[in-house]
Amino acid sequence: MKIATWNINSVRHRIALVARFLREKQPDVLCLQETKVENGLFPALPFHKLGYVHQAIHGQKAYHGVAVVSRLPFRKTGPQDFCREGHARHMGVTLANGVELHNFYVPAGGDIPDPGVNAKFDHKLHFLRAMERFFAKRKSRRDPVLLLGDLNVAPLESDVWSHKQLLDVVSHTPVETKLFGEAQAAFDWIDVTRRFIPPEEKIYSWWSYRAADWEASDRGRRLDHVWASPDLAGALKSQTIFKKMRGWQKASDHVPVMVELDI
DNA sequence: ATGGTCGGTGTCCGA
Repeated sequence: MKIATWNINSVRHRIALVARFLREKQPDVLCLQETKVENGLFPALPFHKLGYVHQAIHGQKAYHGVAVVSRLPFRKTGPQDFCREGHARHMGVTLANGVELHNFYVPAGGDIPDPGVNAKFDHKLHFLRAMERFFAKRKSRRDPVLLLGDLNVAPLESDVWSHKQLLDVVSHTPVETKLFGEAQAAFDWIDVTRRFIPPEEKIYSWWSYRAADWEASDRGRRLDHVWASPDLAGALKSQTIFKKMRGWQKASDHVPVMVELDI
């Protein structure tokens, strides 16, 4: 089974790109973030035509929005949403094979890393704590669970182009990486990318639109993650971050991350 | 040191 996550930055604007990705890489399930579309206007048909007939969408007008499109049927959809502010930032589904997926779009958090003066940063910290609590509460249940999405935190030094220069930049500040680590520990989540790539090795999933040449400067961050519950450890076969797709015409600033499981 | 670019409820907001 192959499951991918991608912050697509408008699913309508990038529908041709996502179709190409699905045709070339053939994931069974794709979790999208930043769809930027309300449910009634979600482009269901192109996904349907490509075989992704099972769709769990949770969007809103213009901002945020998550969706799960799948070739495998759902046993259940929901729960939905963690967000204090009522944004569409989470969608849960359980696949027919029993694997539970949680698709997340964690708030970016604005520019100033001070919750006292920046409400968006305060919201981000609150959201990370809520994620921790949600899974800590059900730690005794040992079913196969995957948490995927744009978590908007680059936790390790090797997840950013310059650890020193980003210590006071939202996404890599100590308060965020600490909460991120606590959320990860609360459910004994496995960081699937780092299961396959050693922590010394730099790897990114996002490159800013503002760079004159994203590839030459390579000032990236690893903001997109796949976490697996401990009982899935033996089933993990591979992970891929599709860096090349950052160079496609009309690219998103994020590239997809895909994991392969033997289930 | 600064400002750089995207997409959408477009002449601002959020990223």
